[in-house]
This record gives sequence, structure tokens and C-alpha cells, in this order.
Amino acid sequence: MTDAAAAHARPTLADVAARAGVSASTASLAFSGSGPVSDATRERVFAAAKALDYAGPDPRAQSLRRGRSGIVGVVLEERVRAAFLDPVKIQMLDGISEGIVPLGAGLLLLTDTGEGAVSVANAPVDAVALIGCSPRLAHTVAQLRLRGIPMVAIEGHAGDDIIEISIDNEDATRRGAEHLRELGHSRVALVTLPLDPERTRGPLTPEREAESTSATTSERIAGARLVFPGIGGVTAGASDVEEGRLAGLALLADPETRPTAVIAQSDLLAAGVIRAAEELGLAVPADVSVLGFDGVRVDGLAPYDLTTLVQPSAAKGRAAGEALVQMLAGEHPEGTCFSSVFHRGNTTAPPAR
Amino acid sequence: MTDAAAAHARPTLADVAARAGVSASTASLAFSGSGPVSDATRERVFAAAKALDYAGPDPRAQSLRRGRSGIVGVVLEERVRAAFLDPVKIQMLDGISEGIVPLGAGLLLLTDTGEGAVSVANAPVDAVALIGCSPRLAHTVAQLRLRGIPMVAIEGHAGDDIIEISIDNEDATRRGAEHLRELGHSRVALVTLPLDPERTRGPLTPEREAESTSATTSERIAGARLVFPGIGGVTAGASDVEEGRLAGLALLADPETRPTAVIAQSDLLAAGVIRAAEELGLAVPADVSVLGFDGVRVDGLAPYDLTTLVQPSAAKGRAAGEALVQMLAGEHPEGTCFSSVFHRGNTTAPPAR
DNA sequence: CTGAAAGCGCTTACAG
DNA sequence: CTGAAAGCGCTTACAG
Repeated sequence: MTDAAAAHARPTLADVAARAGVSASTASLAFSGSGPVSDATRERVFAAAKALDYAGPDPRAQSLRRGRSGIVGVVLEERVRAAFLDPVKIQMLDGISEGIVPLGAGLLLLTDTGEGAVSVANAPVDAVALIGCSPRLAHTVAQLRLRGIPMVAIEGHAGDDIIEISIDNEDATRRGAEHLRELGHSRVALVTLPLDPERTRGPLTPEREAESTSATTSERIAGARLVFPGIGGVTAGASDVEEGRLAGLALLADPETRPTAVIAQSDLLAAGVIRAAEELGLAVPADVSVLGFDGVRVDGLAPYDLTTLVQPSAAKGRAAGEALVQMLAGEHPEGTCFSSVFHRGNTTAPPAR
Repeated sequence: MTDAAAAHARPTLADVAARAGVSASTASLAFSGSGPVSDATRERVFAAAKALDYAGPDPRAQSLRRGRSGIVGVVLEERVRAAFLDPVKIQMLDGISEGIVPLGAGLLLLTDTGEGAVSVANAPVDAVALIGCSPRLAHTVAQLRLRGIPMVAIEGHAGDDIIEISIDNEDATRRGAEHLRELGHSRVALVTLPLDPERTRGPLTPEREAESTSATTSERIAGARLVFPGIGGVTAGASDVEEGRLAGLALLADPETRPTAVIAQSDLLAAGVIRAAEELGLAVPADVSVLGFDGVRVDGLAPYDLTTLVQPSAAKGRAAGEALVQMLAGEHPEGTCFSSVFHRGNTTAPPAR
């Protein structure tokens, strides 16, 4: 039989059972190992399977019958590449895969754009981790809730009944801001993460803040306000170096209005602000201090050692994965809020004058 | 009805059909949009679905019935984190997700360790991309072949009948080696990628090379031999900076035997060799020249600009994804071999003496 | 320890 | 345009 022909007529459990001279039920038991089957019978079944090139029970049929697919979905708020370019997300992903080990489940990457045949609305997943504070969260959550799929949100309030794994965004930012104040800064500006579903770039305004759909962004803004009540700034269109650079240029170009310190809401954005400062001939930290958030090593940023708030990204992922395992076991786990640690690098210093 | 109760009795297509007063077939047609259904009927079905909180056809039943799961597997040769730490793999992954867009399929992350309930042996995937030149390839391929699942291998010969997406490992390395020879180097050593399934660290010996299970490693060694016939060196236990550092220390510690140039088989390994040189008080490239492979930006390596062979990682992934799409459409695509581009950075120079 | 039966939820020819 | 029927491949009570 050629490969092509074989592909058109793969053997089924029934075929194997027939050849082994047992019932399908018995053959099934032999494969699952979950029932009492005599050694002789088991071996007859396996021999038949081998003879027929049977690769084992079809997972599609198993999951229909069992009501479980053995797959955990991870909803990214953007295309796969973008998520993979963010070190924080990678660490969370790895943490999740660690957390769900007891499930032996695979990780299915999903985006919340709703494109493609396989989406949040119909992916064959048993549970889902929502990564990142996506503005589109509400819609995603509604679909998942309708489907009765357990979910946990990492960063972001997805609904009162949905477990949240978060960090101390407000307090951590407050501590970073206090560090700047202690250095003597008073003219400080923010470079925030996206605020709305369109990820609109631009100045931070009370209107836009009021309409924020990103809890993380809002919380970190609030933390900065605790120290610098009137602080303003700009919103980036994503968390990456280029967006940080654009924001930095907008903030630092005019010597008249230039802040002496910038609070960026991610390390990638902070790195971009540093790039912008360099382009404008400004020294960091002599002319501008830059504070980040995340505590990831940013590619090519050396010899700068970013002053930042280090958050436990992998631990967050692991906690999320563990929570899903518990929910699938019928338990009702609590959410977790982790603490970030202030790291003093070499990108902050007292203001020049 | 409480959420918990709802979770125990999710409505089915049959329920929706009954409420809409139509047959299940018609309701199915209404949802799939693939059959002739009158507007009035369709709306009645949707109204019933809404009233019952029906989230749409169960993907598990659909995939059993249709024989397709809408999921493409990506087999990583190591744990998720390790793959995500390798920029080359991330670029390939992103390329794959781009290549399978026409399928609208999700990407399921799998490792070839065989652990967990969902593995290569039973994952509900329609097709699979094998990433990286894993030594465990043979076993993975055998399982997939038995299951009749179309696959494509990125880097690595998986079998005569399996499409390969590769690059010019031998020729690219040859060009890099020639660059070193032209600079005047003659005492050159290799730091290779793993050679065997155990990823054994240690000196390169004819025996070990003969038993290599990694085509990529062997091809790159062969390319170096075209220029430096007797070249030896050490094998790293993985492609990361720390392994490169260990290899570099082994190679550079003894001033008597120290090479004037090192050919590393990945940029990450090259970065590690540079770190080792620094630790030993050697200057790069003044005391030791270092050549990499991949053309990725290595975190924290600035101001070094690695001399390397730049390979088109994302394009490889895309080609792999596209090949799978074609195979699923019943076509028989060819493999592709891409070319790498030599990049002259600042880590190679004529030997000191 | 083994088998007959029912059914997981859907889609797809096939009739009408 | 709509419906009745069969079946995708398996697992799970239930009997024996």
C-alpha cells in the first residue's frame, strides 16, 4: 500500500479490535490502560495495532467523547510576532506552560483579533489564559463565558467573576516616581502603554484617560500621580522600542517644555525614550532620567542599566496556569497579586540644574 | 440558571434547531453559511441560539466530523522557554503563523520530549512544522508518519519523503571561514551546536562527528573544513550565551593552544565566546576573532557588531507554513533552500602576530 | 475480564 | 429551500 493510499484509509479502533478478535470496548480499554484487561488480550490488541499501522485513538474522537481537548489556549492581544518580541510575554508564556504541566496539555496560541477560522469563539480549548491587558478583553471574555470555558486573566480586570493574576502596578510606579522625586525631579512626563482598543498614539488627555480600557495603563498612571499629581505625557501605540522612541521625540524635542525625567510604562518604551534622547543630543541620565517597568533586559541597551520596576513575569504565568488546572478540577482558586521590585540602574540621576 | 448549572448543560445544535422549529441539518447550514437557507429561517435559528446562549457549533464535534481540527502543530526540540529565548526560532514561528494564514488555523506548541498527555503522538493537529534540527527528529517523524499527518522540516533531514526548508549551511560557513583565512587566520577553532540527542558538551572528535544526528551541525562543520581542513573545536550543550561562554573558556584558556579565531555556529554561542574572551582578558577582535551564524541581534552584545552569516529565519518559517497549506490542499510542494548573507561586523580582524 | 449498546455534537450527501 | 438518516471514531456505564 502506498503512503497516499494509507492516508485515505487510516485504521480505526474498530479495525484493530476486529483483527485482534476483541470488542471495540476492550481495545479501547487496552489503549487507555484505564480498565481491567488481561495481559494476553492487551498484547493481542497491540499486535493488531502494529500490524495495521494504527497510531492510537484519534484525538478528535476522544475529545468529543470526553468533552476535553487537552489544549489550553493563550490569548495574545496582537499578532504572534508582536507577542514574541515582548520579553515579558515570553516569560509569562513559559510560566503558563510550566503551570499547566499537571494537565499535560498543549498550548494553543490565539489572538483576539477574531481573524481566521480558529479564534476565541471556536477554538477547541479546555481553558484559556488571557495575556496582557488587551482593550478587546471584554469581547473575548464574553465569547469564552458563553462557551463556558474557564479563564484567567493576567493583568487586567476581565470581569468580577474572573480570576486575575496581577501585580502592584500602582504601588510599584509610585515607588519609582518617589525615587525620581527624591533625586530632585519635578518636571516629569509619562510615556504610557496603549489606552484604547485602537492603540491611539498621542498626548495624554483627561478625556482619553477617562475612556481607558486598559487597567494596567490606568493603574500605572495613578501610581505616578500619587507622587506627581499633575503629571502628563504621551501614549504609545504599542510596547516596543520604536514607539518609545517616537514618544520620546515628542516629549523631548522642545527644550522649553522638556521634562527632566520620563516615566515609561515598560522597559521597551524606556529604551526607546533613551534612543530619542540620544538622537536629540541629550545625555541619559545627565540631561534626562528614564525610568522603565518590567525588569527585562532590553536588546542592545547596554551599557545602560535601566532603572526600573522588576515584575515577576514567569511567576505570573505559572500562577495563571496553576489556577486553570484547579478550575478544570472543579475548584475555585483565588487570584494572585504579585509585588514588583525596584531596581536602581544608571539611567536616573539628579536633574542637571 | 446559574453559571455553574449552565456549564453542566450547554445547549447543542439540536436544542437550537428544536427551539427554532427546524431540523438540525438546517440549523447547521445556517451556522456554517455553506448551504441554501432562507433569510427567515436563518434568523429564526440565530434568535433561538441567542435565546439559549448557544455559542456556536462545538469545535470538537466539528473536527471529528470534518476530519480537520484547524490546528497546526509546531514541534520545538526543547521546552517552550528555551525555544522562545532563541531569536531565530521566534522569527521562524512568526513566519509560520504568517504562512498558514490562508488556513485560519491556530498554532499548537509541542515539544518532542514526549511528555504530557498531548504530544506529537496524539495532538489534534492537521499538519506539523518541525522546527530546528532536533536529534529526536526520527522518532517524532515516525509517529507523525504513522498518523498520516503532513509535515515539513525546517532545518534537518527528516526523511526522503519529507519536505525540507533549509539554508546553505555548508556554503555560508565556507564563506565565513574564507573571510577569516583572508584576514590571515590559520589557527581557528569551532564551537558547534549540539551533535547528539543528549546534547553532550565536549571536544569535537571524529567519532562523535560520525555519530552526529544533527544535519545542521554537520553541514556547518563541513563548510569550515572546506577552508580549514583540520579544524577542531568543541560542541556546546545548547545554543545560548552561557554554553558559548563555557565553550569559549575551554578553547581560549590555554595560551599555548589558543586559536586566533573562533567559528561559532550561532550568534548566541558567538556572544558567549566573546564573554569568555573578556573574562580571560582577551580583546575581540584584537586577540581573538569571533564569527557567528544567524544574524540576530544578541541582547547586550553592543557595542560589538558580530561578524556573521545572516539567515532569513522568518522567510523559512513562512515557506514552511505555505508548504503545509499546499499539502493540506492535496498538492505536493517542493522544499526550499534559502541563502545566507555574510555580514562583516567588528568582531573579526587580522590575527595579532 | 469482556462485550453490546448508546451517544458525545455535529455535517453531509441524499431526497424531496 | 428543508428534513431524515447515517456516521465521523471513540469511551463509558452497564451487564454478564
